[in-house]
Amino acid sequence: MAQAKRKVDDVFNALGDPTRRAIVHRLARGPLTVSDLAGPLSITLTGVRQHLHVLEASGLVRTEKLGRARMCTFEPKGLGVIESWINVQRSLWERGLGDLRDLLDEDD
Amino acid sequence: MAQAKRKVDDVFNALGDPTRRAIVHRLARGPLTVSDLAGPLSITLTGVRQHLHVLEASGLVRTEKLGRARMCTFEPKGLGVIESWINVQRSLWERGLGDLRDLLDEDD
DNA sequence: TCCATACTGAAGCCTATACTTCACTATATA
DNA sequence: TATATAGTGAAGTATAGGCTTCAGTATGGA
Repeated sequence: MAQAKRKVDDVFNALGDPTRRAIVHRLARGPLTVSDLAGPLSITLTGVRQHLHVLEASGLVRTEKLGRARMCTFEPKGLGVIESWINVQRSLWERGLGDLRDLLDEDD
Repeated sequence: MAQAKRKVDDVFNALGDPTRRAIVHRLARGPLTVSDLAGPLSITLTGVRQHLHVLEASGLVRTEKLGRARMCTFEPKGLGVIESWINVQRSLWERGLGDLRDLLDEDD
């Protein structure tokens, strides 16, 4: 549970940054190296690497070293974490609406 | 389109902060005033108000002044923005897997 | 009318973090 | 082997933003 909460923190934190969202968006089209990612972003390799650390920790991206390059792969499962958070908030809200309906019914 | 992108930025930015996620979570159970929200968070009213500004701008929360109190209401529609972002990334990824499958088929 | 409550706005503080530079290692290629 | 390519790690900078204080305004209740 506390474990799950930390995951939610990590994923929202990871996607809270626009550069990291751009990285995820590009990786969703297919795996890329660190240099591939750095090009259009106009930030240094080191900068990209730092973002990748955050994305890896969140489970949204997996990377592996291939020769002298590092290949970065999108991990769609990682998105499930925030999807379920969303569903929790929604169902809490719906339940509230249900309670309200009950209350109105009592007035009949 | 650029409009939509700004919305995505706003919502992810809003939910990127753990305190704001806690606020949304409490509001999902039902509307609360600024003071109600401040209590358990152990931050000042001013602090809460600042978070509320961000949440209002993102469309996740609506507020209205009732007498001397400000009532804050969760706006579940706001979550749709990131839900569709998620779906875009997923379908891009699926399409990539499809292309890969086509490539393997050619080998037959 | 007087006092407490609920909030607001401006201003400043202070930490987290996005980003850089630089010196370095490891791998590929001519 | 020599050179270029790809990435790494440590360290520093600089800005954004989360939070506070404080001095207000507006509303509600005794």
